[in-house]
Amino acid sequence: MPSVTVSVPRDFVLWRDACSYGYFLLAPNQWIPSEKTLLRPLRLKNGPVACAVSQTGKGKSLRVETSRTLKATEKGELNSQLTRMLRLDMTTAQVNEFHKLDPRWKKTGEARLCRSPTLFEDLVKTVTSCNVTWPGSRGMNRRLCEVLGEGAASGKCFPTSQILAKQRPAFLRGRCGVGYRDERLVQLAKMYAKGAIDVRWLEGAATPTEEIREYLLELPGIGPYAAANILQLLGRYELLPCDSEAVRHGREVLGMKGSSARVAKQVAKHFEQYGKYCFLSYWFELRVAYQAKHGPAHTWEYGQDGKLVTAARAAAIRKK
DNA sequence: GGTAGACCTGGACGC
DNA sequence: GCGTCCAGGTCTACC
Repeated sequence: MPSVTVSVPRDFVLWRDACSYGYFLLAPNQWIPSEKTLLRPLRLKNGPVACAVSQTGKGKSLRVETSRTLKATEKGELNSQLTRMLRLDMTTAQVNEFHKLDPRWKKTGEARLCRSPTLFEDLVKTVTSCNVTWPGSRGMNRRLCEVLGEGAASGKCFPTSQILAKQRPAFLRGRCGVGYRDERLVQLAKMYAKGAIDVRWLEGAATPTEEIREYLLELPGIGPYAAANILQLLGRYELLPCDSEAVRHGREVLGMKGSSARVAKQVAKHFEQYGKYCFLSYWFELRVAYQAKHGPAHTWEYGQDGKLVTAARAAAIRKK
C-alpha cells in the first residue's frame, strides 16, 4: 500500500493528541484503539483518498497509508490537512507556554486539541453538536457523510460547502436527520461556498478575538456556545463555551451553587486564571472526569449498536 | 436586557 | 412495543 510520511513536533503523540477532543469520534473519523490508528478519507485535488494514520512513538513522523499513490502536490495537500487536523502547527514552545500557565498537564503532555481538516467541517460539526445528545451528533455526522459524501462506501468524505449548499433543507432533514438545523446548515453552506465567509480573516493571527466572536454570532445556527467553541477550534482559547457540561462540572467538581446561568458565569470566572489558555485548562479538567468514568479516550470505540464500548461495558459484555 | 417557549431527536423510563 | 418525558443550544417574540 502506498504511504506518505508527515513530520511532527518532537512532543507530539498520535494516540494522545488525536483523541484529545470528541471530534475524533465523529464521522468520517474512525479511531482504531487496538492499532492506535486514525482512519479517515481526505478530499484532495484529484479526488478522495482513504488514509490510515499511525505513529511508532513520541515525536516520530506519522506514517499515512493511502488508498492510491499521490502526486507531489497532493502530498502537500494531505500534509496541510493533517497539520490542521492534528494541530501540528502548535509549536513545542506554545505547548510549554501552556504548561507553564497550568502545570497540571505537563506530565501527560496534553495541549493539542484535535479538530477537522477544514474550517467548514468544524462549523458543521459545531452546529450538529448543539442542542442534541452525543449519539444524536454522531448520527447526524455519519448520515451527512453517508448521504452526501464522495468516496468508497467504507470511507465517504465529509461533504463540502458546495455540496451542502445545493441541498434542499427538507432533504437534509429527512435523510440526514439534522432536524430544525436543516435551513441553518444550508444557509451556512451557501455563505461558505460563495466566499461570503472570509476564512483567511477568521484564521488570521492578527484578527482580534472579539471581532471574530461578533462575526460568528451573526452566522446562522451559531449562538454564544457555538461561537466560543469555534474560537477554540481556531486556536483561540481565552473564552469558554459554557454549555450544560460546564454547568455540571461547576456544580459537581468545583462545588458551585445557584442557577445554571450563575454557575456558568462562575465557571468562566474560575478559569480566567489560565489566561489565553483558559479553554485548554477547562477541557483537560473535564476530560479527567470523563476518563475516570469511561477509561482513557484512546481506548474508546463503538460497538455494532453504535454505543460507546467503555471498559465497564466491555467487562459486562464479557460476563454475558 | 432578560425571559419564555418552540424547534427536533434519541434515550430513559414506566406501563 | 408503545407512549411520555427530558436534555440539549439557538432563535424569536414579548415584556
